[in-house]
Amino acid sequence: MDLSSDKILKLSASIRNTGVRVTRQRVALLAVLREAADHPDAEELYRRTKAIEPSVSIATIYRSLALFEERGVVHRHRFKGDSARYETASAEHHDHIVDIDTGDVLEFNSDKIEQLQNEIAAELGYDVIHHRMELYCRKVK
Amino acid sequence: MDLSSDKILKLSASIRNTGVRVTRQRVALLAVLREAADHPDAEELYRRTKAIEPSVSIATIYRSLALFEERGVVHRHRFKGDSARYETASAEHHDHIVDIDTGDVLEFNSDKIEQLQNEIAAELGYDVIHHRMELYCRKVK
DNA sequence: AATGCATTTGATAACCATTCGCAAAAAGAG
DNA sequence: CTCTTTTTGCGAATGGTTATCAAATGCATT
Repeated sequence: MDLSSDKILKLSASIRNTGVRVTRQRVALLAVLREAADHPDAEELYRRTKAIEPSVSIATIYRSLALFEERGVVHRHRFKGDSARYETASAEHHDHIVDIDTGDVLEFNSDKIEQLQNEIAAELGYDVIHHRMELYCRKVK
Repeated sequence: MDLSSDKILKLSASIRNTGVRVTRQRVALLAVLREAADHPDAEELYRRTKAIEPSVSIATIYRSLALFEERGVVHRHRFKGDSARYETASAEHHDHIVDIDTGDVLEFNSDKIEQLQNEIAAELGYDVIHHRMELYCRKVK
């Protein structure tokens, strides 16, 4: 991955906007997260970040991920069995389809389902603050 | 908890039906699970089981839970942050509402939502094998 | 550019839920 | 009761994640 000074500026601004200091490690990690199309775990993010910022440590990866999650910059998922996996927070909420055989993750969202969730919760006297929905699937043959 | 010989017989039959040996530890754990209205974690199940079968160890709790889960007798859940929590498998599948403030867990199910889930997966070329849905909620004031 | 203080980092130890290894105990078939 | 296999308890090991702490860095202020 190439980090042009232009990209670095944008990433730095994002980080500074969350109210924390801008460090080379955080810039590199955020760059990796923004570029990731999959949902990598901490170890994988460590590997990728190390490729562009060799000084980074696994501890900093975890600390920064926790930080980013607190600030709503990334989302942490705990799919079956595995360790936690991360993705950058996008504007629209979405849920996940996990391919049981390959571990691949697709995203989807359904206003209809969320509508129904709200109705169900309301009937029981609750407001839905957030939810988690994962469909564990297998390719149709 | 009292374990009448009648109850023991029924529990033993359930266990034997899954194709494993009947042991005092497994009977006691299953009794605890059947009686639990909440969704206890392994440590709590250990405590409760120990009360009626003092010889049981935490390792056996974990081993038996894994066994029961394999055989479909219990379900394991991993709600936010916490360690895994367990419940006996009931005939009908259900999903969960987790009270953010108290940790309480309610159950619900919605055929409509499951119908929609199947449609969404099908559109992407997948069959839903199983799913997980949790609504993290707060009581309406 | 140099100063000073708070924040952040790397390295490594600690943590904690869960699993493993193994010798001893118990289950179940004959 | 005996034999074989499974299961158990104990304690050590594991693996993902977090905590500790001195050294390094960010950055606001000169």
